Amino acid sequence: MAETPDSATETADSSSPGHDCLCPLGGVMDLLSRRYAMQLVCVVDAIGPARYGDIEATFEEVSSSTLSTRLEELVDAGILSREQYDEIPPRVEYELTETGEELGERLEPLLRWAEEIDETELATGQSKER
Amino acid sequence: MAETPDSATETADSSSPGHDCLCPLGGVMDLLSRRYAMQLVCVVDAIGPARYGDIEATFEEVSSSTLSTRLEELVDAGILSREQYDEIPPRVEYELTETGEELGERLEPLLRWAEEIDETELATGQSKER
DNA sequence: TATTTATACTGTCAACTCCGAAGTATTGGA
DNA sequence: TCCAATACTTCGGAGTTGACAGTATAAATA
Repeated sequence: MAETPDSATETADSSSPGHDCLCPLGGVMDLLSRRYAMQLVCVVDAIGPARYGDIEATFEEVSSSTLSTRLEELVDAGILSREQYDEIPPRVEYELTETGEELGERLEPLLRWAEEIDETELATGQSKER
Repeated sequence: MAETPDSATETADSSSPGHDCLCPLGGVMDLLSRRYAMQLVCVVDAIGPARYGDIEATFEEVSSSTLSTRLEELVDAGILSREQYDEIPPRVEYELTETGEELGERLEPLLRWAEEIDETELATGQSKER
């Protein structure tokens, strides 16, 4: 990181979009940039095969509609799997796919760090709410 | 990961409200959950002390108003520093703070992985645009 | 002198996306 | 008949984003 910035006349990058810049603007990151998405992956990772109600209970702050949307997106993206049992009352279980577990591994350090930061920030009194 | 959740019995360190769940819903993650935020941290990490124009050029997709907002948020959060030189034409340089670099370290694996995933997804033809 | 250029934004407004409260469907039990 | 339980939808308002235009400054240019 922190490459020499004087590369105004830098070596022929604009010719090809074969950017070595690791900043994907496309699919997965856009998905994960939505509210609660990363945390959602994280809880499913934590509590394993989880029913809708379990997840909802864990995320008191999130409305069911938003939760529903996020779950669907994550399933569509191949990060979560959804297993439906035809019972009454209905039962549905969400679980990480293999891809989802890969993601979880990358997410965990980030979330842990964030938790830490939030605590120290709260301690020093700096608050910035959304 | 998928730790056994019974790690609650560990060292009883935090007197804080219970949750050993590593899914912070507060400040930093909320900030990073906004569109382009993570990628923004990433480019500043990549190109070092960066001027507004440089960043804007890198993110063609982002409007200047949004970029401006994100930068401000990240500066307020202590992730980026902003150095203003009183020259004409004006010059402003953004750089990662120490905290920002910590974040960058956690972000890099995620973004790399995302890039990879997007490529294979594109290859298999599954698309989900925002 | 007047105009252009360069930079880093800010303002405005319309479009888009997100969010939460309340409602839906199903069937067994009181 | 009414209620409970589960996993969602629906709807209208709130919040976010983007396109475009404008601001400030002084040196360079016509």
